[in-house]
Amino acid sequence: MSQAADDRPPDAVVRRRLPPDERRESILDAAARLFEHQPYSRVSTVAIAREAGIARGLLNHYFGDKRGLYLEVVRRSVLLPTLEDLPTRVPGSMVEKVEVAVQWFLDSVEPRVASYLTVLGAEGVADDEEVAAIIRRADDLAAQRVLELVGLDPADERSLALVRCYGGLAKTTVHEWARRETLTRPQAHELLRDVLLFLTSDLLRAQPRG
Amino acid sequence: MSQAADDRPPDAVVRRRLPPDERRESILDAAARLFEHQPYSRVSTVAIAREAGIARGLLNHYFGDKRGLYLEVVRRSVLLPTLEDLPTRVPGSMVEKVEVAVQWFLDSVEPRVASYLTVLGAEGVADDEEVAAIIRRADDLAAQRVLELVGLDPADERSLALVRCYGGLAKTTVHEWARRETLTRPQAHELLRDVLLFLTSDLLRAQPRG
DNA sequence: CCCTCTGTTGGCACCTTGCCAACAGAGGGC
DNA sequence: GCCCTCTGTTGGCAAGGTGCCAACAGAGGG
Repeated sequence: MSQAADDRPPDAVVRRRLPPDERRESILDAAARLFEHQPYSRVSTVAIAREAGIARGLLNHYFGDKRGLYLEVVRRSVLLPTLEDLPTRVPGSMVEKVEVAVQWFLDSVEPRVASYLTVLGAEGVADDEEVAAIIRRADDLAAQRVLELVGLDPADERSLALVRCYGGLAKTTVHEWARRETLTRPQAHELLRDVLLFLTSDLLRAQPRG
Repeated sequence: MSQAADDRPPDAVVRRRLPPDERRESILDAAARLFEHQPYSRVSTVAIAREAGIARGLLNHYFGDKRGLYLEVVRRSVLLPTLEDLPTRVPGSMVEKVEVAVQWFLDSVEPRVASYLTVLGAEGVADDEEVAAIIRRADDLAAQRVLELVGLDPADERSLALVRCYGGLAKTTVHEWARRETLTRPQAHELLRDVLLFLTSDLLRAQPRG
């Protein structure tokens, strides 16, 4: 055999022992990479294991079963691009606050359009209660943050509901802008700004002060 | 044997020969019923066959494979509640036209919230290109109809994109109203009406007349 | 240097799926 | 009315995917 390297076989990654957190992450990365391009049922655990460079059994060790891994990927994708550095309070008029919120949203989404869009864009008939719960929680959190930012009561149920509706608009708008490219960023920005402004001014009427 | 009926065994449905269209429909019904409550991978073809009262092999005969059947269910769910009897032209002011559109939308959705919501409810991370295409087509069609109704050019790309964004708002709003019940129908109505009005008036500025 | 801990592997058993040959209801020809 | 063909329908086989578990082996302490 014309083995070039003796301690590094051509493809076979030698068994390496990793700290659990690290291994876990690398598996999640690999899985996310595959789930991004194919529906759940088309992605086999064999493929994920190969992508991650490990034995298939290790998936079960870390995530229980395929679905557990999947849910974890969803959870990470939905929560990662989230609201960490959204300023909770901004001085200035409502117009300025809204401007900041929209600006922040588009900025934070832009670098990770790929993973963000796959989560919110793909839909099916399946009423997957667990996945729905994950997304619902993320949406709730986002709505709450927006209300805080614009200085309205983040506990008011009606306001939260309306802002979640707005979230639907925001998601679709990002889709049109970044995926379908039927809108420019300025156009998307304008739409989101105007509608949010309209919404908050409406809420202000019913909920005098924050 | 204490067989009560001789020509009607207790549970076993005797083999009945149905015209293809009819059989096809009955299978689709059964499948839709199951996909409504469980994610794709949890629904086995065995279960679908049982629900439809047929042999499993017949599924493949009619739909090729499980995924084919699934896509058909999605297609039907998305397109059925669609726009058949939306009046294409309504006399009166823009306010009245918009009012008609929203009214029609909520009315047509209300009886079939179950199947409608399951389709639009976010499913997961899977970037299922085929499913996405089905939904995209339905959204395009809806957007076009809305533009026609309010008397704007249904071929204008920018208008279409903006109205599709509005569609995202509409879907989420229906979700909040009918599923989560965080909004009353009047509240949902008001939101959709106001935003659509705002949007169309904005479009009118850029696109003088229809 | 050995021993233990635990990350990691490989294979077995079960389930699901697609396929195909055989079966049988329904209508036409004689 | 009987048989024959057409085709809707069935049941089982083989391949592939998934969960599980016992065995293996790197890493650090005694």
